[in-house]
Amino acid sequence: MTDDQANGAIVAKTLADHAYQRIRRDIVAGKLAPGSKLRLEALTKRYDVGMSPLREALARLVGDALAVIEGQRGFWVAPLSIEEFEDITRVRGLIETEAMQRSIERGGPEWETAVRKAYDELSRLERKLKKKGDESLPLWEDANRRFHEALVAACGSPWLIRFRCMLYDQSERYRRISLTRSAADRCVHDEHEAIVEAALSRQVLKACRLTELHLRRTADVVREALAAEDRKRA
Amino acid sequence: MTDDQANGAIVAKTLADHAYQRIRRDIVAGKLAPGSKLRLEALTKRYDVGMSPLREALARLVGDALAVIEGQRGFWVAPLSIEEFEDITRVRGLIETEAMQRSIERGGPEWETAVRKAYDELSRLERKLKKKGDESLPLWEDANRRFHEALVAACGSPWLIRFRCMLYDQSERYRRISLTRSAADRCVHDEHEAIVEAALSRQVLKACRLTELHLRRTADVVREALAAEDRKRA
DNA sequence: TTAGCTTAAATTTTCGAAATTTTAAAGGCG
DNA sequence: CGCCTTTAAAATTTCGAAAATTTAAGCTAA
Repeated sequence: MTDDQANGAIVAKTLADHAYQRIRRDIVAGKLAPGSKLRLEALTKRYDVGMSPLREALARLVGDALAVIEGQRGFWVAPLSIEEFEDITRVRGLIETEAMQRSIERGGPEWETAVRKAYDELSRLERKLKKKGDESLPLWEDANRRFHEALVAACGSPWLIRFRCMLYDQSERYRRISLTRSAADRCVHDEHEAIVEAALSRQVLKACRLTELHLRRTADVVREALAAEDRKRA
Repeated sequence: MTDDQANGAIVAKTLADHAYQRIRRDIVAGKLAPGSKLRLEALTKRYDVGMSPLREALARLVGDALAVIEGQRGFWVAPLSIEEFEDITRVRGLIETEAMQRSIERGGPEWETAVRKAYDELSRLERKLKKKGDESLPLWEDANRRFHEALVAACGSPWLIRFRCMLYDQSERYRRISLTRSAADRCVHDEHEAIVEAALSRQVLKACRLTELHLRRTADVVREALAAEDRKRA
């Protein structure tokens, strides 16, 4: 479970693995539209694999709740909805804070080092993002993920980590379709800094509160963007 | 999500679906030994399906954390360990109590009715189990699952329900290998009764405490059985 | 003996096409 | 005109075997 997803090898040894990782990335990034049909023949061409490994990859994604399957009718990209986003956010608060608490209580010096390192890397990319612009957004996304992973890495619970990762992926889908970059524009850096400080000084309650606040703030932005989209469509 | 597992159709429309459900049941029930290799050719015969639907079914199980895959080396039944069991139990406590709380706060009359019905059915099967013996154990397992599902069904959070279901399945694996029937022998009925009473009288805290106690008691029995097994092996 | 190498067997993985089912279109009728 | 049935096209699902990889066995040499 050292990978950034709940299961699956770090390096793809089979075509099915490879397809799984690529399709997964594309769903999370929103390149495959939420709710859209996954036509098998089209995908075999797009990802350059045969039917068998493709279906295997999609079946794994069903288990990850990133795709849905209906017998004899095929696969779809898992749809998004405001209601589900609210649910994800609430449950994520529960999981993240529990993991954060345990991580703070159990984390040793290696944990501290890793958190600082992830934070520094994230800060570096935020400065870069300000200068260069959106082209380095994927790198920021990656660093942001690693930063939040590092914070809870010492919680000692593979199942908390697994659930947290699933919810993070789901949240990222909403973030990515509702805002291309405003996430980084926000005072997100300050929020991260505050969390790091609280965590490293072992202030459990403060770190958890700040984490919840961080989630709520992000949720607010997404919610607003989703609502705006709805208004535009009507 | 009306099914008893997180994803997948209620009725199997394809061979892959069918194989998925059957293999899943066998893993949860311990008929496929934890950690054992899943040889594809053997499985195609045992479940009477071809390679393609079989691999698809196994891929789904990987997503459910009931099987693991290693590139070019195949599939295994997910292994069990005492450490993981402790982890599952702790996280399950977190999820179950959160779901229980919300369910009590939001549950309407239909919820109450469903809980009572599930409880009555479970009680009926417990009496039957005392008389007839182990042959009706699978039925009891089923009723027990439905009972605990009914309790949290009104929580209003698909994701909580999904996670809860995953952890319940995982726990069941441990229960089933470590005790064939002592679970029902225990004063488990009284514990269930107490939970139902607390839940239906909307005593959130009490219901949660009792749920945690219930989990802890079950965990104690499993832990002891696992330890005994270890001693015997050494 | 044991470690390393070679070869054979077993197993997993993948392909390409046939079989099945769903979806869309066309035709007929009240 | 709308609705039901029939027919054709499209898409999914499954099979059977070839290709690739791992595992086990046999053999040689230090």
